[in-house]
Amino acid sequence: MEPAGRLVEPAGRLGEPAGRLVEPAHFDVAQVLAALAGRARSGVLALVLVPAGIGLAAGGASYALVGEPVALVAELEAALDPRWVWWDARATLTPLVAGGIRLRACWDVAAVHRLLHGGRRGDAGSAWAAAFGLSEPAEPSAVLDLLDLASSTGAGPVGEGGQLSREWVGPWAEPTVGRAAQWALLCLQVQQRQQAALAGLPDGRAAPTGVPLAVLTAWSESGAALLGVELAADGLPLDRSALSALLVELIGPPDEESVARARRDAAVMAHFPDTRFDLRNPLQVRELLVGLGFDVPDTRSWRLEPFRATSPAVDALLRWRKVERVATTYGWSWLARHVGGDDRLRGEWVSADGGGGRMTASAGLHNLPADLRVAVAARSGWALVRADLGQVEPRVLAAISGDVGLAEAGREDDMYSPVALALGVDRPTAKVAVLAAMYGQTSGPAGEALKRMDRAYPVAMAFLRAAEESGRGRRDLRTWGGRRIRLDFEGDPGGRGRYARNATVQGAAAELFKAWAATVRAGLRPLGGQVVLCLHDELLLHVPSAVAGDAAELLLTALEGTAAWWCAGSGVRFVADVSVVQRWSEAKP
DNA sequence: GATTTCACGTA
DNA sequence: CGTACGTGAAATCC
Repeated sequence: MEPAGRLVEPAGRLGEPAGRLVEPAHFDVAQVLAALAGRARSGVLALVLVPAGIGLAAGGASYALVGEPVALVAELEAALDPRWVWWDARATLTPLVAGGIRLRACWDVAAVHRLLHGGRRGDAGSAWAAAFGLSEPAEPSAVLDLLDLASSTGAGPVGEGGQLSREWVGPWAEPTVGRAAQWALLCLQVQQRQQAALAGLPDGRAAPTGVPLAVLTAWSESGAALLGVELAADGLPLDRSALSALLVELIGPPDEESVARARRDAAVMAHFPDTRFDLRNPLQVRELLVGLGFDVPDTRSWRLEPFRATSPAVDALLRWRKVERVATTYGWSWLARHVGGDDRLRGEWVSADGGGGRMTASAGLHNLPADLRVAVAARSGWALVRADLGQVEPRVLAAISGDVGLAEAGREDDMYSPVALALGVDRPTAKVAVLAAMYGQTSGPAGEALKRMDRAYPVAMAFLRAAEESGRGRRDLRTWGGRRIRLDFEGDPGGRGRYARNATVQGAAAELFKAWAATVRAGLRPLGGQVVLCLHDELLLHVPSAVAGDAAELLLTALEGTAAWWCAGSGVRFVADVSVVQRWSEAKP
């Protein structure tokens, strides 16, 4: 074997997109560890996986390691404990998580790219272009097309105009470890530019920790991307027999579904003798209701709700709708598709979606009907530990707007009580007024209370109005943590204004939540537990029963620790309700 | 066959 | 005329 001790420096200096990169020599783990000793320990280390090994980059040098990727990464994690830098968590981390690896920290270039620039795209070409101030390239295609060939120079990864070569990075590219090493170096260049851009953003906190808030946000957004891959792999533990029993009761056994469906339909049709219509056709249902004297514009349940007390037919229809929802969306086929043989419900996770940057999940993980929560259960010898943030959005508003009065209310366990006092209204009215302000409601019963909000909390209200004006005027916003909210889309100004008003608060709340979740994930490792569900303001943990108390404690200390850097000096307190249960349904709603 | 509308579940 | 999301059935548009 050739002595492979020479570190290969890129021909182009870091930060220059058009540099020609030299194919690196191959290294072994010991050589890499020796080279990185002191430099990459708890520092950043870029990683690209290929079937034959891994590519690494740190400090301007790249390394190509041949071997089993899972074993190589595990060894490096143990020795260096780095912050892994990768293009995209799902692509890079999924095989590692499947191999049983749990990494401590990462920098997800795709997640940070969306944080900095907004939009949905997170592909390497888009992140690269944004990092170097180039125009956004066309979307990558699944098959090699003329555009890909045109962008290729045949030589290296950086093509004409400084853009990443589509041919070079595409799925058809030859996945050698040499290429992986070069691609890792490009990834590292993007990471460095992203970090510099984040550090340049305004930081609204009164007492910074030394690391800019936007960089901390990048860490926790990356942590959420990492957690999303683990959530997809681990799944939500279910009690299959409890779920089956519930489904049999509601929609009948799997081999008699059509019988049960006909029976349900007949129960409603009996209220409409001598009438032929399709229960599942809203237009026909509306016609029928109009015929009965209910002049409704549509047949949504909240609109029909007022009539169910006086009309048995409406009542039957609404009850039918509820069961029909379970039958169509959460029935036997849903169970077969999304629940594994290990009784885990699995879906795909997106760590920051939409304008608000909330986490989203498929497979019904985020809209499981409350009736089915009894089937979400810890396995024997384990417990579920549930925590939800109390009044998180008004507290976030108090913190990010800098409204001293509202922040003072945010010191209380129940912040609506002092708000009610300040407004001179009862608590339910105060709650409606605060929510109406954040969501952009302008009319209705909250109208008078909103005027009082203006007098009592002028800074918070001005903050919300400024966000609304930005939305109306199509001026992009940034959340507290630095997430860009794009407001350049079409639509009526009023709608865009409400969207912007809400996105600043909801987006900041999502950032706080993810920072909390990432901290809890880290603290959970020595306890041997897992985060199994993230639900906007709620965390569900699955832990060995013996450490359930420790996990409950962790949820609270992690929240305190997170709030301390997230809104230092604001005086706002964040509170969580924590309970240890066997079934999700046992936790109070 | 792909896209839109209606409806409803969660926060 | 409060916001966000995912999902499915039917209607609608090619």
